Formats: sequence, C-alpha cells, structure tokens
Amino acid sequence: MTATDDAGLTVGEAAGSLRVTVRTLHHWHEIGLVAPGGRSASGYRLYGAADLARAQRVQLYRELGLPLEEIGALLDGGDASASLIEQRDRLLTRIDELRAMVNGVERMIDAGSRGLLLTARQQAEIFGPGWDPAWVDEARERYGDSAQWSEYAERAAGRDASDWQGIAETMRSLDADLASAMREGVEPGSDAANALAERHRDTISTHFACSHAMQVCLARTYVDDPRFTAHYEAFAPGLAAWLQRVIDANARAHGVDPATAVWE
Amino acid sequence: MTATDDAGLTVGEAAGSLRVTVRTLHHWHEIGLVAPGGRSASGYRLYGAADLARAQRVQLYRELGLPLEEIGALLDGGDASASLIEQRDRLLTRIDELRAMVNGVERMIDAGSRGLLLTARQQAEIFGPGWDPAWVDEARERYGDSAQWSEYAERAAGRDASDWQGIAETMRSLDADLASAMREGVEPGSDAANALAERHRDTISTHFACSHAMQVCLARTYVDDPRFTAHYEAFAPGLAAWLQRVIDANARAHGVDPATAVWE
DNA sequence: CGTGCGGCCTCACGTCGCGTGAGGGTCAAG
DNA sequence: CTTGACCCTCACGCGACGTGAGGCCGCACG
Repeated sequence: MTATDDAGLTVGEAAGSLRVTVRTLHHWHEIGLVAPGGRSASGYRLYGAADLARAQRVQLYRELGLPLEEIGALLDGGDASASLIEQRDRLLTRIDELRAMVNGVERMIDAGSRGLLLTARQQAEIFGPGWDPAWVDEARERYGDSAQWSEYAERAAGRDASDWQGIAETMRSLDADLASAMREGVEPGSDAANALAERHRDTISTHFACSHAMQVCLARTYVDDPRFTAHYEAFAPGLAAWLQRVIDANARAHGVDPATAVWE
Repeated sequence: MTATDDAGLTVGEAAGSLRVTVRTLHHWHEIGLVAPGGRSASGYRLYGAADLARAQRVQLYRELGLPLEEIGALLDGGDASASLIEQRDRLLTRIDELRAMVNGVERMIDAGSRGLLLTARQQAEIFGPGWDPAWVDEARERYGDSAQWSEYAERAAGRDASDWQGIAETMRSLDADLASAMREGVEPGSDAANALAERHRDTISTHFACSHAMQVCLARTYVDDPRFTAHYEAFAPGLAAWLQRVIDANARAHGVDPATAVWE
C-alpha cells in the first residue's frame, strides 16, 4: 500500500536520504547503533523503514552533541531527559571554558598589538611623567617581529596595573642604585659592577629572556639613542656610558665579546 | 650564582614544577615540541631552565586552546598574532555551534517535560474550544516513561505553531471523513474501512511509530475513556464504537488479534 | 651487601567519530 | 563482455594524551 515494495535501501541510498556518508552508516553499524534490518543475497546491507527511523533519531540527538554511546542507550529505553539535562550542563560548562579562552586570546592579541594593556592615563601614573606612551608603538614597530617581542607580549598579557607598578619600582630602584654606584666610583669589571649588570639583566628578563649578548646590544642603544641617554643622564651625568662599560665588562666575563655581540 | 647547580630536572621534577603529567612531557618530547636539553648517564631526561621556559610558553598557549602543532610553529618564530586571531575565530564559531546545541537541547527538555511547546492560548487557537491543556500533563503523567512518549517529544520539539495547525487540520478532516463513512454505512472490514483505519494509523504515526496492536489499544481508550468517547460522539453518535470495530477488523487483516493485542 | 621501593625508560594500545584509502566482489547499462 | 558505479571488509590516521606492561636505576634501610 505505502509502496516501498522492496526489502530496503542499500547503504548508499540510505546515506543519501539521511544526508550522512556511507562510512558513517558503516560506523553506526560497527558499534551496533543502527544495524541494517538485513542483507541482500550478495551481502549488501539493506535498511528498512524502521532502521531509517532509528537513524533519524540518532541524527537528531547527534546534532545536540550527545555521544553516540549515550544515544544508543537512550534509544534502547534509556532516560532521555536525564541525558538531555546532563548534556545541557556539559555544553554550558564547555561554553564557559571557551569563553575564558576567548578572553585570554583577546588579551594576548591586545597585548601584542598595543604593547601594553594599560590606558595612557594608567601609564602616566605608573611610569611617571618622563614616560611617553608613543614609545610603545615605536618599539612594536621596530621589534614586533622578533621572538623577544612575542615573549614580552605574552607576559604583558598576564599583568595588570599593580604588576606594572611593581616592575616600574624595581626599575627605578635599579636606576638609583646604578647612579649611586657610579658616583661612589665602582669600577666596571669589579664584582660590585658585575652584580649590578646581572641585576640589570634580571630586570630586563622580566620582559623576555635576555642573554649577555642582547644586554650588550641594549647598552649600545642607551648610548646611541638620545632618549635613553637622556633618561640615564637625568639620574647622573655620564651614567649611560658608565652603564655600557659595566655591561660590556660583565659580558666579557661571561665569554661574550662586546665588540662583535649581536642580537640573538 | 643563581644556584641551579646541576644539569637540570628529571621529568618528574619538571612535571611537578610545571603542574603537568610526566606523560605530557613525554608526549611533548615525542612530537618535538619541548625536548629536554640533555640526558643523564643512565638515559634520564634532564630539563634545563630554557626547556622549562619553553614548556611554560607552551602551557600558556595551550590554555588558549591552540593545537600543539601550531604552538610549535609559533614558538619557533611563527606569527603569533595571526594564530591568535584565527584561534579567536575558531573559538567564536565553536561557541556559536554549542549555543545552537544548548538551544536544541532546551527545546527537547521542554518538549519532554511540557509535552507541547505551545502556550495555552496558542493551544486554544489551534486545537479549538474542545481542547483542555491539562490533558497534555495527564498524558505525560501516564505515558512519560514509554518509548513512544520520547518519540512524540522529539518530534514535538521540532514543530512550531504552524506545524501544529496542519496536524490539527489533518486530524479534523479525518474525524469528519470517519463520521460520514459511518453514516454512509461503510462496513468494518471492507476495503474502504481498512483504508480509513490505515489513514488513522498514519495520522497517529506523525506523533510516534504506531503498530496495528498499538492502534487497537488506542481504540479501546476511545471507547473506555468518556472524554475520547465524547469527542467522537460529538461528530456522530456511535462513532467511537464503530471506529473501534473498523480498527479491530483492519488489525485482524494484518495478523493481529484485537482480543489479545497489547501495547508494544 | 642484598633488598625493597619509587622513579625512570621504551613500547604500544585505547580514546571518539568517523575520513580515506587498499584490494576485491556485484550490478545494471551499453 | 566490458565499463563504471556501487558494495564489501580490513586497517591506518587524527589529537593529546591516559594507562598499563616489562624492565632498568638510585637511594635508603636492615
């Protein structure tokens, strides 16, 4: 009467009408989720109306993200609403996890593209009046491709204003100690000077792993870039040049030739 | 100076300080993501400071959901911000997918617990004045544990008001045709009566797969439950009893004995 | 000096839902 | 009789490890 005269559809036909792949039906058969009602004489799977109906129910629950095993239990008399409620909870917790990831990713993106997650006002408060927020953009422009910038950005993404406060204070006290050491006549290459050089390197290493060679390169900029020079000269005249000699001597003591040292 | 006197940590120690499992470090080594700096004389992995730093960077990106392969490329000089932007998009699309699933799951939960997703007002509009919304609750109470109720709920979750409109009209026209057939003297067991019985079964099957035996059980309720009886008597006196005879005769023609037929 | 116990090593299989061949039979049309 | 489209059964691959199995290593205790 209802004119499906034959014994059923082949996998390909069933797959077509269900809009799934043949492999999917094979898999569902393998795990006993949807078995074809029978086989043709030559071993072809034959799916009857009841099989197709079951497969459709499987699809319905699969679209809700339920694991196939649970769908099987559910279709064979299990408690649907219990599974559904559990599934809703799983989905919601997963969504929360993903949202936390999005949050983190966006912090990282911002840190990488802005250099700092602080507003200009916050930067002024934390780094003091000598600070120009445009420097961050310039630094990103020049070093944004380097591995060290990536490292810097990763760490910056995890810092908030109070973290920066601490870092800024550490740097200020280092600058002050450098200035008084110079005034007290500490000689580059002396133990005291080398200790200060290492303290400088540690401080830089809060931003990225800084080798002795890199430190030498940084010291060059302190002398060559008038803005850095001005920063150190404000603490004590001649400080930039003295710091370079301190860093160079310490580098030599660690087997690095300051004359030929390169970044990386 | 900074007093990590030895050549590095063993896997267990490294795993402890990184708060990952030993197996995870093994895996990262296998795929070349984080290799230990060296080995002890007896073949133990030894992780140095640089290795631990790299592992920490891996953790950072792993928490953002990036695949390990991409993290590897990224740490070895790849473009971090490109990966991050792509990752954000992947996360957002995934979140949308999960939200759609939550939506579907909640529809299913509601359909299962309420029986219908329509408001009482909508039900009155669609099913007419003879309809009592409390019947749905009663039906859920009595049949909520059956496989057929699950099927019904699954399908109900996918229907909106206009779908129900169509279903209600189909049922009304069937009732009308049954009444006129009875008045015209159609005999139970005749081809015309059997065709009507099958049409009834098809209509019920929009809600769940209805066998001939189940149909016989339904017909019994039509006669036994005064509310169903009243529904049919309103169309034509004696209609409920006549319909039962039609259904029973058709069941017999399909090899089902109405006297012993049970649900399932 | 042996002995135990905890940590390390290297395979190697299991997870979940299929995708993607490999190698070979089946079916209807030309 | 051939061709091409279908079907069959293995069986590996993915991603990020978990979980043993079987065996070596190192340190403390008797």
